[in-house]
Amino acid sequence: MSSHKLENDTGSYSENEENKEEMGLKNQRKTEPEADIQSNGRLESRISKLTVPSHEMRIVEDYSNKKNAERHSGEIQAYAKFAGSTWTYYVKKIRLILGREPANQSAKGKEEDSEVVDMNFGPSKVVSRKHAVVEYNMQDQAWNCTVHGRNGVKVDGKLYKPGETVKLSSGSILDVAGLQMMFVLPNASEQNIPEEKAGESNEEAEKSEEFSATVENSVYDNRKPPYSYSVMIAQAILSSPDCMMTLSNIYNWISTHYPYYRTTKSGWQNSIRHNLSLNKAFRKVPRKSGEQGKGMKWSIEPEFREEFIAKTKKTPYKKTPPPFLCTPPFTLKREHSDPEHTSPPIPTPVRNQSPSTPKREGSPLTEETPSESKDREGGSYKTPTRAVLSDIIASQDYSPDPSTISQPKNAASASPAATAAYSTSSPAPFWKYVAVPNPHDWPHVGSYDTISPYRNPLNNHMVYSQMPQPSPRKIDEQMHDLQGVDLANGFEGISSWRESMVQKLRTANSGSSAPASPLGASTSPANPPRPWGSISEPISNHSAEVENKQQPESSVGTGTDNDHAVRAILDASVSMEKQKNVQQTTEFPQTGQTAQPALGTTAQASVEEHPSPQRYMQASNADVRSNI
DNA sequence: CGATGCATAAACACCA
DNA sequence: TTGGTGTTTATGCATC
Ligand SMILES: [Mg+2]
Repeated sequence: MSSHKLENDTGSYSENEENKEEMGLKNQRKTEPEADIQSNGRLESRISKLTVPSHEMRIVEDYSNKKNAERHSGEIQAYAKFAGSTWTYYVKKIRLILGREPANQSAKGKEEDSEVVDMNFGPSKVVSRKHAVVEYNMQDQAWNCTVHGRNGVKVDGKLYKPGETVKLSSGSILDVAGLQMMFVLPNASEQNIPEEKAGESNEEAEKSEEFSATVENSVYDNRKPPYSYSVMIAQAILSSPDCMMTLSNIYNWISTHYPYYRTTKSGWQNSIRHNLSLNKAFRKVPRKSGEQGKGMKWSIEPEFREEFIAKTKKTPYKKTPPPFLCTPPFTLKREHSDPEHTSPPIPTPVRNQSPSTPKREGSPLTEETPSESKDREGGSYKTPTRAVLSDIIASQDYSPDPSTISQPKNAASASPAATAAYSTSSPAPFWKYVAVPNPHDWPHVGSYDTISPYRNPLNNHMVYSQMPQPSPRKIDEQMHDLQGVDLANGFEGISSWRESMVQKLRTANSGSSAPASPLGASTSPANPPRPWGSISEPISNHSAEVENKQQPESSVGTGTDNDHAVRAILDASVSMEKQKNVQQTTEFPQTGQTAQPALGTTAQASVEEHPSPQRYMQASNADVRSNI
């Protein structure tokens, strides 16, 4: 049954246009981006090419143009702005601190000692807490940047070390830990902005390794990335110093690094969640006590780490697969996590993970497909053929690599070739100067316009920045808000308690036996059926179950076929038991109730045998989908 | 052809 | 009531 809601929000069902116009502009690359792209493109064009390091950078996410557009409409009053490829920070104070916000800036803290960070370039430690100070000098009537951070700051290609001060002019390009941004004053106009300096810019960034800063793969490439969701999720998580990331930040990371997801409907986020839940490689861990924010943090099971990294490396991308920041897997793992207990959450008796690796047959995330692949449509990567405007813009790093690219399919979803519609991809907001009376020596205040009819924000709909104009102050507040303090402070309730219990169990369990088989998955078929009947004892019961689910299998099985047989049931932990009380807590069922398989779903026989079918990354029982 | 992988769409459950 | 999070099911397509 189940009366699917079917249509409803599908309002925009229109897409079907397909216009399969084969348009033959196959090889266009290098062409100067059409002028039509943006009326005042030049500046924007430059801004859109500023680099973004692959590691997480709060400011990029917190002040993404998208969020800015949602935050305020119309114009924004500010002294200046720092424009990055996909983000913009408006300067509303005459002195601000660029740095890394302390990890635990929870509510308790307190402002005594250190000053508040205005522009948060963390969490990577490459950036000092107080990396630099940008302030307006009344005397000189100019903005200056004084460096404090050990790694310095680059301004227009020149590296400034701690203690040095450099004057900022409109158009100056700063580089903090690989993140480039252009300082722009309100009265600036394109004419005032110096043309791109020769040497500097991209190549510059490339060679500067003082920062791990690798130039990210085109920020202006709107093609569908050649990575599967799981791989992108892993990249995001691994880009974080502590190897953990919230759902929300995963979204941000992905859309920041793969522009395709900035102009696509929200379905992908659903997919991300879906993937996090089903893929065994991802596991949620509670936030550190005191840490505010929503949801759990997601981490990667150590056994899968290498796989993901490998996956990322062998990609069609010509250059720069993102470096993984979160380092030594285990070390890091240890430190974070676990709120009240000192027990490391991630048990994993360490598998030596010899580089020998993987094998595991066609298992884990296979992604590259050698096949000749016909050219995909919808412009996912590859398709040197049918390029679209966005491709032109992106063109630059195409991988000439032979066919190899391919990339799964897109299936039905008729990915609307995005054509023109997408080309706009929303670069930095376009702004205009609006003089404002200004007394004394204070810097001038100008108005910036956020993007007008902003593309499509997160979810489907389009956003027209109109709405009543918030008062300047108001805006300011909002910005600060964003910065970190979320009034709805933390709470952590039972969830975390449960979580920790679970962790403990896991630890214990794995410690005792847990085969190290990397994806292997042991599992004993003998797993107790445990229908959704009543589940008597919650935990204890489970622990037992869990415990007995394993079965050596030691290293690599290679046994392909065997492999299949083996993977399966396992994981008892999951209980299908709909999520009564489980939900945000964890996979352990707990108490009563049982749930009945939802809806019609024609019986899928075996179901009752094991918890949930359809699991990714190894494990997962035989395919249950008996196509009707 | 069947088992797998991966992408999508959806229905739901929870919770602040 | 609602939006952000998480879990699960169900399907379709492609590949091995
Ligand atoms: Mg998972």
